[in-house]
Amino acid sequence: MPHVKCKGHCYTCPVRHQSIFSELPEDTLEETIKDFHTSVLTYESGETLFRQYDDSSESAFTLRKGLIKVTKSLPDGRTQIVRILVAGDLFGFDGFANESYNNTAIALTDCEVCRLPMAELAVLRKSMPGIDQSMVARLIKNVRQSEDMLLELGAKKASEKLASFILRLSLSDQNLSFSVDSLQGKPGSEWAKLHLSRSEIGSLLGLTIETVSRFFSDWKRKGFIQEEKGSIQILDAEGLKDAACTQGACN
Amino acid sequence: MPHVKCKGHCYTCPVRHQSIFSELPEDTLEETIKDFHTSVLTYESGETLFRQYDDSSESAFTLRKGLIKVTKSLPDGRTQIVRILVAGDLFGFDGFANESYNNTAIALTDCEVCRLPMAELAVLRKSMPGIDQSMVARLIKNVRQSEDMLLELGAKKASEKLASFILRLSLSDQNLSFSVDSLQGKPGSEWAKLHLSRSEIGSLLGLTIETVSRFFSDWKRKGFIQEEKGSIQILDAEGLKDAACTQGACN
DNA sequence: CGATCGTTTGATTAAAATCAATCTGAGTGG
DNA sequence: CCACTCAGATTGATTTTAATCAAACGATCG
Repeated sequence: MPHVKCKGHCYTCPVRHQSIFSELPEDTLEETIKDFHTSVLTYESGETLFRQYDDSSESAFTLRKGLIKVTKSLPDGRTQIVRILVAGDLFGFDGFANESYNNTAIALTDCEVCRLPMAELAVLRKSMPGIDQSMVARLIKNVRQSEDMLLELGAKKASEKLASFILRLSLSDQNLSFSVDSLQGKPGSEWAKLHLSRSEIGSLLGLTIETVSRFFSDWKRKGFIQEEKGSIQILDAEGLKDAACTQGACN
Repeated sequence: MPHVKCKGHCYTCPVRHQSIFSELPEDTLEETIKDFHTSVLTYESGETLFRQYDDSSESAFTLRKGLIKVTKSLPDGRTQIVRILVAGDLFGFDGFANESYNNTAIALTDCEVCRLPMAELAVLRKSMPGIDQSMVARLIKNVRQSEDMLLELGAKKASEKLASFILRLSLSDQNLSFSVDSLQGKPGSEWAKLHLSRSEIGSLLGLTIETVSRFFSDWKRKGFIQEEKGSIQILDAEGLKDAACTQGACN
């Protein structure tokens, strides 16, 4: 059950400058939304914010704190994680094109989100041109990320998927990290310690828990990686690449 | 080699009303772009419009006629088709966020595109608010489609991927079709007869030609589908689903 | 007619899923 | 504090799935 914390205020918003509203003059924005039905909601780790199909998409959300996984599932339960949301991300805006959510959002950590009715977001988009512009920028990044992921899922072998994944996380300035250096210090990141289970890693890469576990165990034995309290460190990136990837497949 | 046909004019554009410029008042648009460096280019089937990485993304394109596949590849040549473009689609706009193209665009049929320098599209976006709005709408649709595809690639078995694929095409009003009913009659669709080779279907679904061929042969023998001059018809959708899909996986 | 390209089909191998035990560690309650 | 439980994770054995290797087929083209 989400807990309503309060009505949201832009000037106190921790992720204001990472959101799609970042470019807008603060006073104008605050003035415009003063009669809007925004609210700040909190969810506990594991809670579902909305589900594909069965909810009608009447609200969009901005993530203030925490991490959220966005998934899609087949009727028999097989699930694919399609994206992981970090502070500042806008999500649940399917309502623009379709009445129901196209995916499911589940809190990976305790979360705080700002909810905004779709209709009111639509008004904002009309009245403040900058919003569409930042949405375009974000959506393009989104599309690019999805395309990259399609290549991961469609063209790579299990070991390559896994190696790319942990390498990407360990580098990543703009991406997620197990140890989340990239998020450290940024507003809204206090609760953002990413910890994915084997099952979630599998669900992200289209693999089973066993396959994930086997490769990780193997790489630990070989000294390429190490893991402590759920956080993976890469000890020998070159060795890992040599062992897991055909030339260039993991860069 | 692309052939420059002429400078583009919006009022003669066959896909004007399917493009991101559809909502704009015609005269204003034409007036605004009159000094722009638009040009209409033609490409033959098989030609590459741009390649991931090695081109700097200085132009965006609108597809006027024909079909284009957008792909991503690994260094060793393994290739994933990430999207198929139809008349009216805007593409190659990676320049907004990044200097180089994130993917490769290859003509599936003879094509006609309208090329617009990124810098000028940026001007348009600033001066005509509606453009960002239609871009948002399209990009959302794009994201949704990519998410769907991630589920296909990450969670489904070969037979399910293939069955979903041909079922989707055969229904599809808004999607692509082998026989392309959905496009028939729409402006710009004259050259839009989709014919994908086994290898391209494989590259779209993350399978090999042999696997594609085997399932299709099997389904022909069983009378679920038939194929004539490259166009697949579904004879028994229920039978196909029963044979190829776990409950609900192919709807 | 031979050459070529895409497809089909078969045989074999490799990869990953599945099935089945165990193991581990973090709570829980006696 | 010590069993006990439970959810993940690991490991092994086995099966299934799809890739790979290999050959042949069929249409099209110069």
